[in-house]
Amino acid sequence: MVVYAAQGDPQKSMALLWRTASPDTERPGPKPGLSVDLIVDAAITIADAEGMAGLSMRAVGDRLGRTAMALYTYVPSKSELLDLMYDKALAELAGFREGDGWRSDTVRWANDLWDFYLRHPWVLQVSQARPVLGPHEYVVLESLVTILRRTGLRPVMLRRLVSALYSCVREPARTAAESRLAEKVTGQSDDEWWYARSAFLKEVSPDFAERFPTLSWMEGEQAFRMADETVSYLEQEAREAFEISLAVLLDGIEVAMKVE
Amino acid sequence: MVVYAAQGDPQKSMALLWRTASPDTERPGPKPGLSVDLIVDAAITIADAEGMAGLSMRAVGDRLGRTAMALYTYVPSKSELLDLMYDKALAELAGFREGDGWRSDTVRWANDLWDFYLRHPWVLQVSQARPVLGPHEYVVLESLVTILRRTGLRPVMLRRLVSALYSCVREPARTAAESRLAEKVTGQSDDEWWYARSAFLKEVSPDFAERFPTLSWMEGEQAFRMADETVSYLEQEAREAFEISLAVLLDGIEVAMKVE
DNA sequence: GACGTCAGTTTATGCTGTAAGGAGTTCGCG
DNA sequence: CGCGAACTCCTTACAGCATAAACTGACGTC
Repeated sequence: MVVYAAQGDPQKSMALLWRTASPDTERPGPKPGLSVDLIVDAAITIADAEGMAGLSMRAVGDRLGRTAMALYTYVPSKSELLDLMYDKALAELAGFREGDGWRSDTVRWANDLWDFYLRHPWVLQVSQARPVLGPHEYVVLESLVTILRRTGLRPVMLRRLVSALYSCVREPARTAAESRLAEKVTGQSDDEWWYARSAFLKEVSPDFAERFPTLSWMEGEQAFRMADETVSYLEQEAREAFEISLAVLLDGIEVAMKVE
Repeated sequence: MVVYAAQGDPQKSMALLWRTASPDTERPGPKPGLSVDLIVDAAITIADAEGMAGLSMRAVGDRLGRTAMALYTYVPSKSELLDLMYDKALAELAGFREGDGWRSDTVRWANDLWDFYLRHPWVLQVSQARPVLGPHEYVVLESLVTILRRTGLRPVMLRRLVSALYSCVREPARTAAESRLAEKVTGQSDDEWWYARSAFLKEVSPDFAERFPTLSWMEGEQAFRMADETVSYLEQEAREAFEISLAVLLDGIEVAMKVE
C-alpha cells in the first residue's frame, strides 16, 4: 500500500522534521521515558524486518515496552511517524563525497541509492507526490545536483535528468525489494514460486506458444532460469534493468553535452 | 500500500484468471445473482474513483446491493479479486496494432501505457514481484516484444530493454497518478500544497540557500512554478521525466543496433 | 415431498488508527 | 510545604477492515 505524506498542520510537521522545536527547559510533569528518535528507530527496525504491512502503532509501542497510545505524546499520528522514518533513513545517504568525474560519481550515487532501497524496502512505498520535505531529502538531492552540475548542462535539463535518474533506480529497486520481502514473508523463494506457477500456466493455456509466439521466441532461447544461488532470477533481472537504464541514460547525457 | 499477488491455491487462481472453469451445467440451488465479471467491474470502478484505500469488500458489495460476504461465493479472497481486477484492466491495452517502425511504435506503446496508468492509478500498486500471471499481461508484453523484435537485437538484450521500458513509464506515471489521486482525496491541488509547505520550509531552515547551494542554484533559475491550468507542476515534471527517459532509451537502442 | 446444493445473510473474531478521559508524577509558585 | 498546572502513559472505546463459521431459504433432482 502506498503511504501519503502527513496531512496535519504543516507548520508542526516541518518543525518536527527539521527538529526546530525543543525549548527543553525544565518542565513540570514526569520525565519523558521515550523520545521521537527512539520511536522512529524502533519503527524503522520493524519496517525493515516485516515490511510496511507489519508496521502498526501497537507493534512500535510493544517494542518499546509501551502501549500504542503512548507514542502519540511524541508523534501526532502514524503518517507523521512515517515522514520521520523516511527522513531518518535517508540520513544514511548523507555521507556522499564527490570523486573523479561526473559519470563515475553518478554511477556510485545510483548504486548507493539502490543499496539503500534494498536495505529499506518500505521507503519505496512512501509517495513521491507530496514528497516528505525533510532535510535529508535535500541533502541527497544536493549531492546528485552537485555531481551533475559538472556536465555543464542548463538547470532546466538538469532537473529533468534528476527525475529520470531517480526513476531508473526506483522502479527496478522496487521489484527487487518486493521480491526479497515476499520471500521473507511467504517463506517461498521467487524461483520456487515461479516454478509452481509456470506449471499451471501450461495447464491453463496449452496453446501458449501459438497465442504468444514472439514472447515464446524471446524466452525460449534463454538458459533456463539459471539463477545464482543467493539472488532470485527475478531480482537479477531487476538489477540488469537498472544497470542498462543507467548506462543508456548516462550515454544520453554525454550526447546532450556535445550538442549544447 | 503495495498489494501482493494472491497467495491461495495457485491452480484455482490461474483457472480463475484464465477463465477455464465454468462447467455451467444446470445445477440445483438458487440462480447466481452476480458473476465474477460484475464484481470485478464494480471493484475497478471503485478503485478508479477512490483509490486502493477506498476499495473494501463492503464497498464492492454495497455497490452491487449485496453484503461483503456475498462476494466470497464468486471470489476466494480480496487478493484474488485484485489479481482479477489487474488482468481485466490490462485488457484495455490489448488492441495494440503495429505501425510504421519500431521507434514510433514503441513511443505509441509507452504512451498508451502511460495513459492507462493515469486512468487506473491503483494498477501501479499491484506488486511486480510475483506478478499476476493473467492472459492480458502476456498480451501487452507480446505487443512490445513484437515491436522490438524488428530492431534485430538478440533475445537477451530484448528482455533487458523490456524491463527498462516498463521502468521508465511506471515510475513517473506513479508520481503523476498519485498526485492526481492526492488532489481528489485531499481537495487541495499540488500547487496549493507546495505553496503552503514551501512557506514553512523557509521558516524552518532560513539558511537553506547556504546549506544547499547547488540545489538553490538549479531551482533559482526556473520560471517560478508556472503550472499549466489543468495539470499541476509536479505532474508536468513527471511527464517530462518520462519523455526524456524514453527518448534517451530509444537513442540507446539505436546505438546498440549499430554495434551488433 | 425429501434431500442435496448453492446464493446470500448474520454473527463473531482479531486486527487497524486514534479519540476521550483518567491516573499518577513532577515541576514552579505562593 | 502545599497546591495547581503540566506532562507521560494507561485504559477504554469506536469505527472500519478481511474473513471464518454457521445459518436461511431457494432451487433442481429423485
